[in-house]
Amino acid sequence: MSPYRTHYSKELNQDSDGKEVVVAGWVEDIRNLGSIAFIILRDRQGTLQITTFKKEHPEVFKKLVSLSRESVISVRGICRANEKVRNGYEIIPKDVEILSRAETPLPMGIVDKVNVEMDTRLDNRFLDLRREEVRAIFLIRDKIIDSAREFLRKEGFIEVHTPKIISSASEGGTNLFRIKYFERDAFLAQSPQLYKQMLMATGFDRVYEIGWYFRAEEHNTRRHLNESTAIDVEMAFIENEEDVMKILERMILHICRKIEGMEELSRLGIEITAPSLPLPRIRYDEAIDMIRKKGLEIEWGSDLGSDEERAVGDVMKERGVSFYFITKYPLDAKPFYTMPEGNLSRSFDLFCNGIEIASGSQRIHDHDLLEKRLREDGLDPDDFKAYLKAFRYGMPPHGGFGMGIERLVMSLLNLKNIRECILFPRDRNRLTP
RNA sequence: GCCCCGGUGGUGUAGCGGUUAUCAUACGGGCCUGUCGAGCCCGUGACUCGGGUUCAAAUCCCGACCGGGGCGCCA
Repeated sequence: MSPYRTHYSKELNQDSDGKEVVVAGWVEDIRNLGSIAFIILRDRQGTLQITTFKKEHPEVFKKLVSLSRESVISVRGICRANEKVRNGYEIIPKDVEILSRAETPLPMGIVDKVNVEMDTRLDNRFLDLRREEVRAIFLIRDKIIDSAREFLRKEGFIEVHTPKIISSASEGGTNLFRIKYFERDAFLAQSPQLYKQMLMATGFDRVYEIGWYFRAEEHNTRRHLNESTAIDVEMAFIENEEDVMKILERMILHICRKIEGMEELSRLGIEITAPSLPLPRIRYDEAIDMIRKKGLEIEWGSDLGSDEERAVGDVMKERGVSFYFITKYPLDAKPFYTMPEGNLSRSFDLFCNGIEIASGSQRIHDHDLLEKRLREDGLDPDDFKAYLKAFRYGMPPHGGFGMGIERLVMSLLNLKNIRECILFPRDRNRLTP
């Protein structure tokens, strides 16, 4: 037990009534009425009230009312039940220790009644995170990751970590960050794709990685980051992509069940209902029909743009569905390692409320076909030698998916900006903090 | 990469050729024994930078810098 605290704010109850307790935290507000003052103290659980009387403890009173907001203090005093206080208990202080005095004025208000812009919030993220509703996002995020891990372990997946410093363009498609690797150039990985596939040639059979994606795209939108996190899954000896989708949808269900009762959700005004399985599977062809019925023009074969994805999302929303798959994309719309099926592919994207949150497929496991597809995609097999080698000495049929963690958090919690979902976002302009 | 938009006290805003530059909140001081968005009184505090137009620029024009957003791409 910390010498600075015997109780958190929510731990005060009948047992503490009349007893001496020690509480600690940040001074959220001071309401000085002259002879009596109320100090609102915040800790990780919430807030509590310290009530001090000038007549009874003039020294303690003076010390408390002269504090600046957001200073850190530890207070020893008697806990007293009092109906007049919002959470039923107040502390009558005997001693106050000032652990850290906050400068004034604050760069942004924690509980002020003025709006603060995202940019100012991110510049002062440590202050922003003192707000309960902001912390709630990360408590839910923590639970999401914890549940995903719990599910995958139970399903026999092992957690792996693959390199983030790589030698060359791994999949094409996106721009990579170039870095110096001693005397050579290297890149930051856009995804663990090639490595998790190589692991399918080892006998691990089922792996997952919770890691980073780095993408050097100069996009500047509410749903893109240049550094994002993802849950990547790869599994061997599958019959087709349906086996992968089953794991993914069951993982989503498990996550929803684990978070649906969290009190942090109500703090955000969100309700989550676990979806029923199986999730709807909409073939690309059907999606095209839906989009055309909505009055948008789209050519068969092209990937779905934002408007098109939104159109499908709207139709599903009308049907009361938040999670759904779009499957069997045209081969040309998917990366080279995707298993062909005629001019289509054994691929799928998972959407939540109209936002793409995951993408996966059965992969090609035949070396020669893979090399052919690389070439057709305009890539040079020589750049992929180490990867291709894993396909020459026994590679089982396999598939997997990558799910963006920020995307999932954003769509589940109905947040308007993906930067809300990551502690210290990296975007086109932001490199600090 | 393409295209829109914006920069006014610590924070969030109003003003859009001539104002003592609006309001809120924060901050500093004062009054107040039950506050909980405490209240009341007083005070400090701002036009991103550089050119230009004009009798006069926060306001109009050009450029720079810094942001926000959309598209493409994707998680």
